[in-house]
Parts: sequence; C-alpha cells; structure tokens
Amino acid sequence: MTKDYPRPSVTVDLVIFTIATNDLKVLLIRRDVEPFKGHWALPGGFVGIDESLEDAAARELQEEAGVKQVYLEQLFTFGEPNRDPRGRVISVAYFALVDSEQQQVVAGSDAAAAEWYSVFQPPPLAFDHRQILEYAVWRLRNKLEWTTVGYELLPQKFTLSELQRVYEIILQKPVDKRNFRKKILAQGQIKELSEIRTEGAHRPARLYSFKQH
Amino acid sequence: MTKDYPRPSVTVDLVIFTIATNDLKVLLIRRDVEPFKGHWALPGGFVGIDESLEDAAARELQEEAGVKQVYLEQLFTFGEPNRDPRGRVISVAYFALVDSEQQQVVAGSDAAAAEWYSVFQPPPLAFDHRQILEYAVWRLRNKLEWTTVGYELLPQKFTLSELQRVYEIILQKPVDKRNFRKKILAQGQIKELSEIRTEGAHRPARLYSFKQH
DNA sequence: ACAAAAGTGTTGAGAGTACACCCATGC
DNA sequence: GCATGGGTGTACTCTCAACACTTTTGT
Repeated sequence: MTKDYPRPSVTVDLVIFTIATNDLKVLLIRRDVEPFKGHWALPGGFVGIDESLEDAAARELQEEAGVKQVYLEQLFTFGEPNRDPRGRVISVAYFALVDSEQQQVVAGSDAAAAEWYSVFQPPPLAFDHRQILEYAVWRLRNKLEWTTVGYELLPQKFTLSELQRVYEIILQKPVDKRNFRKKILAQGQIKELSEIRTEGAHRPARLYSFKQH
Repeated sequence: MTKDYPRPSVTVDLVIFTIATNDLKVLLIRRDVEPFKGHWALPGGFVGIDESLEDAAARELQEEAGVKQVYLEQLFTFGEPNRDPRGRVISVAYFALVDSEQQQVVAGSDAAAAEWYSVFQPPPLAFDHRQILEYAVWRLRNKLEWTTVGYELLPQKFTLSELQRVYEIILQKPVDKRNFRKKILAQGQIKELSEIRTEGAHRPARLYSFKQH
C-alpha cells in the first residue's frame, strides 16, 4: 500500500549547545558544497532505514561532536516543501546539551570544519537552520525555568556560582545570588559535596553535584 | 546526493479532541484491513510530496472530521523502525481541538467507520497510537494549565460554567468555582457579552466570548 | 415554596523578589 | 591589608487554595 507514493528524504538535525567563554554556543559545520556553500549549518544527516530517530540523532551527535550519553530531546519537525532546494527533505530537529568539559576536548576533531558559535551572534545559516536555532534557544530557556536541565551543561561537580552563570548566560539577564541559591537548594536536586574548589585568589567554593542521571 | 538512500514513508496522524456528553473525546477510524484489522486508529495519511506537514494535517482534518480553521499543533514525531509492520513509516503527530458544536454535525460523515471515543477508555488501538494518544492528552493538560487553549473546545459564545466543565473534564478533577472565575477573568482573554443564556429551569447564565483567534 | 444552577469575597499559606553585608583566600 | 569572589537572612508582595451563602429562574 505504501509503494506508490513518492517519498521525501528524512534527516535529523542537531542543535548542540554548550557553555564556553561565558557564552552559550552552538556547534556548526561549514558547508563546502552548494547550495549554501560557505554558509554554516547545523550538524545532521539522513536517518537510516532501520534506525530510530533518536538513534540517528545520537549517532550524529557522536560523529559530529564526539560525545554520547548527553541530554538529547526531540525539538520539532520541519517540513516545508522548499526548505531544501535539492528536493523534499523533512528534518526532525533535536537539541542536545553538552557539558563544558567534554566540549573543549572535541571541537574541531571532525574532518569537516566545525566550530562553536555564539547562539546570540550566529553566522549566516543554511536552509531554515536559523529558524531551528531560534526555536531551540526558546525551548532551552523554557526548560531552564520549569525543569532542572541546567546541570546538563556543567561537569559532574560544580559550584553554585557556576550554575548561576549558566542561567544568566542562557536567560541573558542577571540573577540574584541569594534567591538563586534558595530556589536551587529548595528543589532538592543537588547535593552538597565535602570537597571544595580552591583556585584563583579568592575564597574557595563548595562543590555540588546533581543527584541523578 | 539524496538519491541513493532508501527512504521511509512519512505520514501525519491526528489526535482530534472534542468535548461531548461530559467527556473528552477523540476521533478514531476503524481499520478494515490488516494489519490491526478491526482495531481503531488515529486518522492520518501520507504527506504529499509538495505539501507541508501542517497542510497535510489540515487536509486530513478536513477529510476525516470535516472541519477547518481549528486549533492545530504539532505534537511529536514517532519514528521507531518497527512501529508499522508494513515498512518504515515515520509519523508526524498533530493534535487538534474541535469545538463541541462543529463536532456533532460531522461525526460519521466519512465513508469509513469513524467514531468519537472517550480518551479515558479507548478501544484497542493500532500501531503505537495508544502511545500517541496518551502523549497528546498529557500535552493538552499542560497547555490548559499554562495557556488559554480551553476556549478552542467551546463555541464562540459560552458560559463560565461551561468553560469550567471543560477544565474539569480534561484535568479529571473538580475545580473551585470562585477561584476558577477569578483566574479566568484575570487573564483578560475573554469579554463579557450583554447576552444571557436562558435554558433549563434555573437562573440564566451570562455569556462570554474569547477576544482573539 | 422548592429545586437547581448562577454568582460573589475574604483569609491564610507559600512562592517569588528586592536588597547589603561579612567571610576566606592569594597576593 | 586589599582585592576578589563566596556565602548568608529578612521583609514585602503576589499568587494560589480553601471555603458558604445569596440570587434568579421554572415548575
């Protein structure tokens, strides 16, 4: 029954976020072929015929960013008929959160030119990737306010000031220190460690870690 | 570049909600062919090769439920390799809200057997449609708490008691009348009409209508 | 007059927000 | 001893939840 219909191609595209140099970054790949040659694009690729969407996204994440076991969530499916000039391509977009330690090891390890760009000043993007990126940022902001997803952008052990910086960078507004700590601790999702981070010429900070995951 | 990959089929499936007989209903189609012959399924169909996903969903909505211009939102994309035994089918699920007046005119107008079922006691469903339905109900509940989407299930003019019933039916719990009215009015999204509904042997109720749409 | 749904305010608890000073360390 | 980031508490506002009686109509 399904044989007679012309079929679209199906891809997954990834919005891979990380925090670096006090900014929210997204991983982009430089296109070296037409169309959009010289523009940047979200990493992505075709979905294997026997591969689930989530598996395809995880595979791309591994191939392009060299990470696995990170936070990954389906974002939206983009399917305008003319979004790709080469033909009908339906893209299932995912977004991923990579912690700031893993990220540094990996950027640029791929053969293709890959770079972390600020999501707030992105270069010209191919296809409808600008729209996908904007939607992903919107979703990330929402999730940050209603869930505890912020921990995914930090290494296992972190200080409360580091976590606060993550919130400030993503929401693009200052956060009150006392209220932030009160709210985060009240959620009961992080535990205080006995360790303390001594670095820099200041008072050492207590380390915390996320309870599950 | 896209030629060599075996391509999946892409469909849209619709979770079409309405309110009737004090219950939240979903439109289901009885399958008269294998697989899942005799089971019920969400209405849906293939996405045309030059048709956007949203257009495909709107078209199915028109064909299966006979309505247009109703609330329609993309839900999630389901793509497990074995969700359809006939082959690889990726389904972009949408959910739609049909007001209780339009619904009555249309149910059963299609040639295929179509029926409104309670979402809380659904019959055996084909494929992964049970999972899609459950996710849609979850999303509807969330939207109801954070947005003003409830109006979409009522005709243009409605009483506050009718709106409250919509909330109670969907959330499956009683709602305090005074708090409900206070909250709804505070949102500033509905306006009081001069009209009054006189029906039944009781005090007539004031009518309201939604401000935009 | 009575049955049935419409309509209406107040109080208390908890969450969120604003706000300023001392602490521990390296140099 | 000073510069730098770490760490702490209180008061106010606003939102949400609980709760009971009067009004208007048809019969």
